[in-house]
Amino acid sequence: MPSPHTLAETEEQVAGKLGALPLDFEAMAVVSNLFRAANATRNYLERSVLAATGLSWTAFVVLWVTWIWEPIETRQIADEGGFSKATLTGVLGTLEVKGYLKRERSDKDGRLVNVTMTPAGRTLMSTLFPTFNDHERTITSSLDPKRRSELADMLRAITQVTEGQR
Amino acid sequence: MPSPHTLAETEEQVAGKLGALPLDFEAMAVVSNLFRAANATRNYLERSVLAATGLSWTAFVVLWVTWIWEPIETRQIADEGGFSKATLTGVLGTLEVKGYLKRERSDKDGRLVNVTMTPAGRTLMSTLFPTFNDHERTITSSLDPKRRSELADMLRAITQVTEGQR
DNA sequence: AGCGATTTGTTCGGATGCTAACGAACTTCG
DNA sequence: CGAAGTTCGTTAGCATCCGAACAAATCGCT
Repeated sequence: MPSPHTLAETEEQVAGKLGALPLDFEAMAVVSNLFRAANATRNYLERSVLAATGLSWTAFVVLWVTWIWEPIETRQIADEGGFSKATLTGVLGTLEVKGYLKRERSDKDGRLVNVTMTPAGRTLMSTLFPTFNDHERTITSSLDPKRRSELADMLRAITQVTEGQR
Repeated sequence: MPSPHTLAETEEQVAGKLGALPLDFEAMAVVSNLFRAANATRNYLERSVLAATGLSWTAFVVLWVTWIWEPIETRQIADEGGFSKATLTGVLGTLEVKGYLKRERSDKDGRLVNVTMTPAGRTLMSTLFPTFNDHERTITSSLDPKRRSELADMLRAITQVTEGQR
């Protein structure tokens, strides 16, 4: 996502458009860079890790959550992953056909569906996730450990504000 | 995007899955929280600001970039906004029909299309953007000014690493 | 000048993800 | 019990966005 204009140039232009209006440029920069970083990171991970596996981003998240917490109910997967249950239905179908996980109706509650990994799914994740994490490390490599932890904290704070007001 | 499990619980589970493998949990936390924060922020802004206008997120970005830099070539809009030119074609069509901007073939280069705002488009943005910025301020309100600026810097650093390696 | 290579915006087909509506299963409470 | 309400996963319909292929325009090289 290349950007021909620097932030300073953009601010100058905005100031020209809105005159003396009291805008918060710092907040603007945070939000703008948040999306830029998230998109760039997702594209990077999709190309460097996921492309070879044929997994979509969401499919990988589903696989990851299931791998960590199995056996797990589908509604929990949707919660952890942050997408709708309708989306999950489709992705679970795909992953089941590919043989990475399987669904089973719950004995205790006929509405629920429990999801578990297949051996093939576990094999895949046990090699795929370390690779993934290695690239995550690369992504944050320009920040020293202290700043890395601060960054995670601040992102959590933003999530809390925006998720709280729903 | 509620998450029933804390990061610490997740780390514990992952450690159980991968044993003594040297994983970088800090990097994992940064990436995970990056997506969570970006999604939550986008949802928040779509509901609190954009829903009333009937604009999609992408449409708003296109409008904003055009507003700031008009007259502007379409390829520049795609660059600044970070989406494909195929996506841009459709969004530009919608915004042109709604009367917020207009396209004109370039005199100098017959392949290029220049985009300018209509008066209606400028009127919209001159009230919409201050509202938008006000919510951006809310989003970052839990961070003091110094940390806000550090956050923007760190996000920029991440973008640079991930965009550079394409 | 002329012809192949490149660039640009558009079109097309496909993938993805969401909301709303639904049926099935469970819970609540009279 | 049993009827009303709730919760769950699925389905259907819709909007969004992208990559690949394409036509038109321009550029570059001889």
